[in-house]
Amino acid sequence: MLPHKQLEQRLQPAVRAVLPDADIGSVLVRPCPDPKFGDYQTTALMALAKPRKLNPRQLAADVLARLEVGDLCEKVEIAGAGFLNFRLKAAAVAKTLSAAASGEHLFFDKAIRPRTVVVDFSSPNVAKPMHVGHIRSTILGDSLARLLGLLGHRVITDNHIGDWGTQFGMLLVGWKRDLDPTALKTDAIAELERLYKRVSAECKDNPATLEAARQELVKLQAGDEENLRIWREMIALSQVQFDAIYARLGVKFDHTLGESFYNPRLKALVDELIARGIARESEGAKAVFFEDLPQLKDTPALIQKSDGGFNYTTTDLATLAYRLETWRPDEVIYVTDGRQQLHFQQVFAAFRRWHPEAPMKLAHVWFGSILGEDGKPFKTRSGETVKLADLLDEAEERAFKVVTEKSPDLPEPQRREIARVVGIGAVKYADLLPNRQSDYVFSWDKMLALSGNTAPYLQYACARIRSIFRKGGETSNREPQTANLELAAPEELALARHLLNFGLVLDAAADEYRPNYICNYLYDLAGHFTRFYENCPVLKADAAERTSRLLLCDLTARVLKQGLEVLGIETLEQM
RNA sequence: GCGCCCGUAGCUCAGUUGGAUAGAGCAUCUGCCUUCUAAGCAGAGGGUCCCGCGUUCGAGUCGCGGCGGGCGCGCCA
Repeated sequence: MLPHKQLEQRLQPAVRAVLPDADIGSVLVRPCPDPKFGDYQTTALMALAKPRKLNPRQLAADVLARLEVGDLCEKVEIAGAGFLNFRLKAAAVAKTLSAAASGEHLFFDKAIRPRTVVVDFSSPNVAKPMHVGHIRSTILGDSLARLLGLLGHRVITDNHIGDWGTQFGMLLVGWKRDLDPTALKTDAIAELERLYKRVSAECKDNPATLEAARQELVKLQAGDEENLRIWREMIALSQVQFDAIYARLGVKFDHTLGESFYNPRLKALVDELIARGIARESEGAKAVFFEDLPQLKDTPALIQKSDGGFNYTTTDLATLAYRLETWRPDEVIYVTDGRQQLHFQQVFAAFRRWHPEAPMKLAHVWFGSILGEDGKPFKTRSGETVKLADLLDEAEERAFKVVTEKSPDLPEPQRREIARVVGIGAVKYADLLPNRQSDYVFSWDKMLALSGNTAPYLQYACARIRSIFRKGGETSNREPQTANLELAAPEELALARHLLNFGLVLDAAADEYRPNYICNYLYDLAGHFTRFYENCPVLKADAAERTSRLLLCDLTARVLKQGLEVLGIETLEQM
C-alpha cells in the first residue's frame, strides 16, 4: 500500500478515538506544498476542531498521542495552526520503490469498485471536415477514457456522429445538381463541403432552392431509396476521413452510433413522455417543462417541433435510454463545449423524470471555446476554420525541422517517425494542459511549441533515460536489488518521493475529469528527473549507487510512459 | 431580463476537502556543452490574485454587492 494511504488508515482510527462523532472520511493525507514541512500532511484536524470549538493544536496533540507510525515516518510534527506533518523514512520510500520495481504496482491502485462508464466524445459531423473545434472533445474524451480504463473501470467509448439533420436536404440538392465525380474521388469531404456551401448560399436568396432542399429532406426522412443511398454514401465517405484522423491521433471507439441510429425510437419516446405527462404541447410543439427546478424553470426543452420533426434533445434522450438498456452503465460522460450546458441540464433532468429508477450518474464534462486573436470564435483570416488534418501536418512539419536540427545524423525515416510522435504529442499536450474550462486563444506557435512545459519535454526525459540504458548495455532493470537501493542525494530523494504521488494525481484527475492534473504532475516529475540527471551520474557511479540510480531511472521512465499513455501521447527511444 | 463561466507576473496560464512565504511556460537579462542527449540546467528581474464588504485561527479559493469580458436562453445541433 502506498505510504499516504497507510498514514490515512492509521490516522483515521486515531481521530475516531479522540472524536467518536467525526466524519473520518474527511481525514485525508496529502503531499506537503513545500518539502521543508515534510512529505505529507493532514489539514483535517483544523477543520474538525473548528465546529467543536477545540484548540486545533491540542486536538492534533491528542490524535498524535494515539498514532503509531514510527515504522514509516520520522517524528511527526504539529505545525502552524494545527497541521500534522509527516516525513517518510528513507527506508519506507525505498520499500515502496522496490515494490514498484518488482511489478506490484506503479504507484497507483485500481478502483476498489470498478464501474461501467460510457464516454461520449468527438462527435464530428458527416460531410464536414474535422476542424480545430473537434480537437478538445476528441483529445479530452480519449484521455478520460484511457484514464478510467487504467484505473480498472469498464469503459465504453461511443462516437455520436452528426449523421442526420436538415443539412442533408441541401447536400442532396447539391449532390444531384452539381456533383463533380472527379473531385469526389480526390477529396470527398472538400467536394461535399463545396456542395453544401454552394446550395446553402443559394438558399439565402432563392426560395425555390430552399424549398427543393426541404423536399429532398422530407424524401430522405420518408425513406426514399435514392436519397437514402446517397446519404449512406456521404456517411461512408466521411467515415473514411474520420478514421484517418483518429488513426493519426491514436483514438479508438468501441461504437459509432450516430444520431440516425435513434430515429426509429423518437416517435414512441415523445408519445410516452406525453402520455405520462412529462411533456406537453406548447405553441404547436411538444416540450418538457421544469417548473420545479429553479435553474430550468424558464427554459423548457423542445422534444418535437411544430412541423412534427424531432430535434437533438429528443435524440439525446433516446440515446440515453439505449445506453441504459444496452450497457447498464454506472455513468455516462459527455465531453462537449460549455455552450451546451443548458442543453445537457435539460436532457439530464428530463431523463430523470422519464427513468427515475435509473441509477446512472450523468456527467457533462465541458470545456471552453477556442477563440481567435480577436476573442471571437476561431476562424482563419479567410473565415474558414483550421482543418484538423492541416494542424497535424503543420505540427509534424515543425517537429521535423527541429529533429533535423538537433539530430542531423539520424536517418530520415527515423527523423520522420520522431517528428510524428513529437508533433502529435505537442498538439495533444497543448490541449490537455490548460484547465479544460478556460477558453483559449488559438495560436499556432503555442499549439506547436516544442520547449518548456510541453510534451516533447516529457518525451525528452524518457529518451534520455532510454539512452542511459542503451549506453550502459542494460536492457531493463526488472530485478530490484532492494538492499542496494540508496537514496542519498537530495535530487534522488526528491525524485523518489514525487514518484509516490502518481496515484493521488490519477485519482484526482479521474474524479474531476481533469487530465491537466496529470500534465502538471508529469512536468514536475520530468523536472525532478532532469535535476537528478544533471547532478547524479548514473553509469559512472559505484556499483551500488549505479544499481540504485538505474532503478530510479527505470521507475521514472515507466511512470512517465504510463502517464503520457493516459494522455494519449507516445514515447520514444531516441529523439 | 434570467442563467452559466471567467478576471492571478509584460503575454499565455496552473493553483487538488479553504492551509503555511501565490507557481510554471513564453519573453528579457546572466552563467553552463572535452563528462549518461543543451528539445536541457542554474540564477535574476517581474504580483493591489479586478474592486469593496463579509465568514474564518487562516481566503486566489467560500458568501454578498459592484466593475469588466465570454457564452447560453422553444421549433439548428
